[in-house]
Amino acid sequence: MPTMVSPSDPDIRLLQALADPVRLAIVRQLGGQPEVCACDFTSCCDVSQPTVSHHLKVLREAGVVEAERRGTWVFYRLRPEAASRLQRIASVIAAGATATVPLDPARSLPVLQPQA
Amino acid sequence: MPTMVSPSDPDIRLLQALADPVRLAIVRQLGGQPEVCACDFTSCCDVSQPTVSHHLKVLREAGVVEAERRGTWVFYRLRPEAASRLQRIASVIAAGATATVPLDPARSLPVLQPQA
DNA sequence: GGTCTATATTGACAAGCATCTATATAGTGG
DNA sequence: CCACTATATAGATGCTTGTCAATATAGACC
Repeated sequence: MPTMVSPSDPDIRLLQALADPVRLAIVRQLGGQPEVCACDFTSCCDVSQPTVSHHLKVLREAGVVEAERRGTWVFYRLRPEAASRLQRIASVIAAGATATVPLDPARSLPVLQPQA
Repeated sequence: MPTMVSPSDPDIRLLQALADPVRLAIVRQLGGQPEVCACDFTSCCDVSQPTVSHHLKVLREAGVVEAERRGTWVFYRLRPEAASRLQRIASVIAAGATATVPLDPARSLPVLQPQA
């Protein structure tokens, strides 16, 4: 029986980092390019520079992206671990959904009752 | 070049539904069982019944779970599409992260400059 | 050093969301 | 019908988070 999930749970951190329209747009742009300069996020994000910077910070701290400074420019790229971490969460869902598939058509089986 | 992501984007809906400690705890519990009665979510979620119900509604509307009423009881289970949807997002991240791997060790290659 | 561009940080504010109490709704049984 | 249990909904409230303007910091160049 799973216990309470803490707000600082790594999965929560990851999901919350991705669960914002601006940040998802950033991630999608990074998904199609090896890396992107911070200055080039203007077209995906119709928000101010400080807001972009703030979002990039959230993504960094959640382990979704990493940054590399080259002179005055800062380049961002996605971290492979973020993909595998999200994959693992998807697997949990798949496992539960898979377990229900046999029960779905077999409606004649005994119906589960709430635990006593 | 990706455009802005809308708050109603299906991926955002999915991620936001998962990005809450209580809801992730619910999903994790469902991940280990074929289905769970609404009345049995008490141990994973140290919140009131109406709050559990509210969270279950969010998950339903985001397409993460589906509900089935049997008499006075309501049973919930995970939807397979939620797993594949999350998988697809993970793939976007993996694609971007993979594209950066060759560049990582090849630091002697010409350095990307911000787009003009 | 000063000046400039790029980017991160700070602080205020508004909007959105999680939570609860109270209550409505759904379903069962007599 | 009534009484009961299970669960969803409504509304109020407090907290969190996204946003911006202002500013600090980082780096390059003279």
